[in-house]
Amino acid sequence: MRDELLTIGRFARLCRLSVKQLRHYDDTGLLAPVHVDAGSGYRYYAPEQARDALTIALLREMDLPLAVIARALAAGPEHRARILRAERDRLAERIGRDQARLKTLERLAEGGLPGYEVTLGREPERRLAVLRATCAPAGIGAGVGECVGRLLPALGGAAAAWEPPLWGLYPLDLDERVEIAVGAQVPRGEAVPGLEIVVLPGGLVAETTHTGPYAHLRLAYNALLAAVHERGLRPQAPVREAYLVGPAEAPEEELTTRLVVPVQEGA
Amino acid sequence: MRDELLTIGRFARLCRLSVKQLRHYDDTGLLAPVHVDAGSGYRYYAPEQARDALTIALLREMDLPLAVIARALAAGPEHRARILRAERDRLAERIGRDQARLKTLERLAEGGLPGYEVTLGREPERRLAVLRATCAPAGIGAGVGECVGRLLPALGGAAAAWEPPLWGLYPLDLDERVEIAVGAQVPRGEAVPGLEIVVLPGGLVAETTHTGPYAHLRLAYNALLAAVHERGLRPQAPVREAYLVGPAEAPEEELTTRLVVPVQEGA
DNA sequence: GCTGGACCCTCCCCCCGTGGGAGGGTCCAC
DNA sequence: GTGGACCCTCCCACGGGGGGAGGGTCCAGC
Repeated sequence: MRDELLTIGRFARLCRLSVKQLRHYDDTGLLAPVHVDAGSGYRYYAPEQARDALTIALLREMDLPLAVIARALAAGPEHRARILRAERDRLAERIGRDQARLKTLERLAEGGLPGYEVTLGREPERRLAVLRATCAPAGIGAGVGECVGRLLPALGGAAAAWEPPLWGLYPLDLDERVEIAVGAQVPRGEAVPGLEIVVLPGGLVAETTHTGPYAHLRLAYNALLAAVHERGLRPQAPVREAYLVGPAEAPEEELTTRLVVPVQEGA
Repeated sequence: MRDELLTIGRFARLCRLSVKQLRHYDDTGLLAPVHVDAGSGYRYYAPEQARDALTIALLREMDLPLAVIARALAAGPEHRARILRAERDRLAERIGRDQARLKTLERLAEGGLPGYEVTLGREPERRLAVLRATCAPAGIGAGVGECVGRLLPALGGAAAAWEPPLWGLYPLDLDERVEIAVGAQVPRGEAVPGLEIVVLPGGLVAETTHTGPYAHLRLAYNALLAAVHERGLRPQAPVREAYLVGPAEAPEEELTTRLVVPVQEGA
């Protein structure tokens, strides 16, 4: 090892990093030069530091946060592999989210923001036998699917006279934890073991129909709630979804969902 | 339209935005409340503003920048669709980049950072007939492909006695514009119409072999350059790549590339 | 030995979109 | 009138740098 030290500019060019970056990595302790001149403050790097610097450059190109890179550099091979796997999973998740966004954006670009016909009408009172669940906003799809999976046996097993379609009930605000309910309409007086009975009041509602994947439901909600507010009305929780054509009956693009938002009467 | 105005908190809950966000959108002019109380500074929103607010929330979830959202809101339907298509393309591009990153990260997580055997050796002088090109760092793959497409006819048409493999020459620093060259070795004295002759000096080199997609070449360069620097040697441009097994002969995972970095002799 | 130019230093502000919090005023129902 | 929910402004933080001001340092060439 020769003691031929490199100035920050030369080292930056060798490692494909910018001078600013190297100074930043020094400040944060990620990669400190082997020598700093006490008088001038000049940073001097040893050629052996190129391995770490190149690794940093590589991992930054993978968009890993500097904090993670610091841990990966400091860790042994096994721990490092674990860190990289975790980052890989994080990236895979992001790709999944982006792909869902891309689809929504496709639809927005094609159909434009409007395209939903919102109507005001009256709904009768409905008596539903439901299952409840609590989930994170991102996990609503999974939560509903799981509820339906448990709901159908309960309805079928009791030979209850339930009436399609299935309904979903949702709050207006999507908070940390979302309380959802899934169920089906049952005749007055009927009870289903293991299911809770919820009575949805009848009255004035705004509604629209969405055709397409559930991931695009927010587009319909967007139009529906906007129309409600534009008419000076107040939406009332819970919002109701009727799954007219569900995943069991048709491909994703043909799913049909009726969105019903009760609105405050009079006023 | 009734003049029932909403406070910022209520409006935020209706539109699924945070109070902080709404204030920020007011500050930046994206969405100003219809009324601001002169005395208290309280913001009051009209129910009709929910449409815009919901649209903002929707587009933010698609990760569109606020500036773009502002343009989309202000634009007519056609222009808006154009903006959304542009954003869709941007997102698609990002997904592509992320997928490439994911692959690299997979490989890193499996194989770890090392795994390349770097050797020092001597290369003979080589006389190449080459084509030159300039491309952006991200477009190197395309640039090389295009060069090869033009190179092979030139070599074949001249019935020149060229010798596989094909070689690629690259600078050490990847700047804005990268000057590359692609060619094949030809015997002394031979000239090929339309191609430039480059003589690569013989001498001490460091080298390694990479098997896998070209997108992962940086991993090999990482190891190779790190090893060079660790030995206290100075790499010399241009870096040379020999395409031992190319895309025409094998699937991506079996591509074999020999990386050769000349190093300064003596000291 | 001097000088010019390339290089280096620190410090501050900027990007983006949002959250957190301090410190203080306002609204409304009881 | 009072308590508590609500609202205000202002400042700081994040991450990973870029841009630039203002000033010091190094070294090759003369």
